[in-house]
Amino acid sequence: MKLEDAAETLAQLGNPTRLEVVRYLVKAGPSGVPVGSIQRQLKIPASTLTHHLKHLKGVGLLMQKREKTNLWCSINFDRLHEVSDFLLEECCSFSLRESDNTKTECDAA
Amino acid sequence: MKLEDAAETLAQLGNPTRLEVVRYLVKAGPSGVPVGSIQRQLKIPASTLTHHLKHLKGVGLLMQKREKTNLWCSINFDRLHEVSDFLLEECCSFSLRESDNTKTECDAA
DNA sequence: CTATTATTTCGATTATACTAGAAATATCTA
DNA sequence: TAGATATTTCTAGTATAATCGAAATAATAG
Repeated sequence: MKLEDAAETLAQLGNPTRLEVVRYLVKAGPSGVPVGSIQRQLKIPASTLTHHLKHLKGVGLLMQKREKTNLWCSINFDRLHEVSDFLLEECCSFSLRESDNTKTECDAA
Repeated sequence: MKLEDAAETLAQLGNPTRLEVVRYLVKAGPSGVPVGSIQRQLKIPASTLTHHLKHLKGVGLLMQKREKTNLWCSINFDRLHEVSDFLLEECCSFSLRESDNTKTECDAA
């Protein structure tokens, strides 16, 4: 996962309203829930919710599927794992080295 | 971890410049690196870097320790794990239920 | 087709974030 | 103390994000 994509995804997760939606969808599981359910349960104005869903969809965290009048929303668990993994990637490989090192900075890595 | 804290932390991670710093610090490992090294290596203006470091410190992702003229920065790995865990929490417990359920929404969970 | 419910677009307001230069401060060395 | 290096504060311009009501559109049922 590219840094820019990870940052963008994290930024979207970084909004309290959106994170609440994400948590709700995670709890809902793979089958998902309709937009209207999210709206009523979390008491988010419809337009605000649509706005946020668009963002989540934009970074691939949200999947949608229409069934009759309802639009079912579910979390893309793979995507969620990807971004979570990015954060801890290379946690255990400390191989940092500077080219412009001066005496005091060299023992960083 | 409270949702608001997680959101705030994710928001801080959601900036490309900050995420780059975080990645750099993760690679640097527990011993960390001085502010100036980050600045030169990632080519971030000093004032901008200070600004971002303050944010990272504000959400507990960054630890700092002075040694002579250098201020050494290191990642708080525990905090990073906490936020990463938050994202996947309850991934496997699908127990969602609505009080205002109508006929079509009930089979969500 | 009409009514009903579900969801989205539009538009405007308000708030917050990003950026970085210049000046100030802090910490050390000689 | 003077000089050098490291880091921060101040400040301000610019950009992007959050919010939500009202109106518009979509999808279905009767």
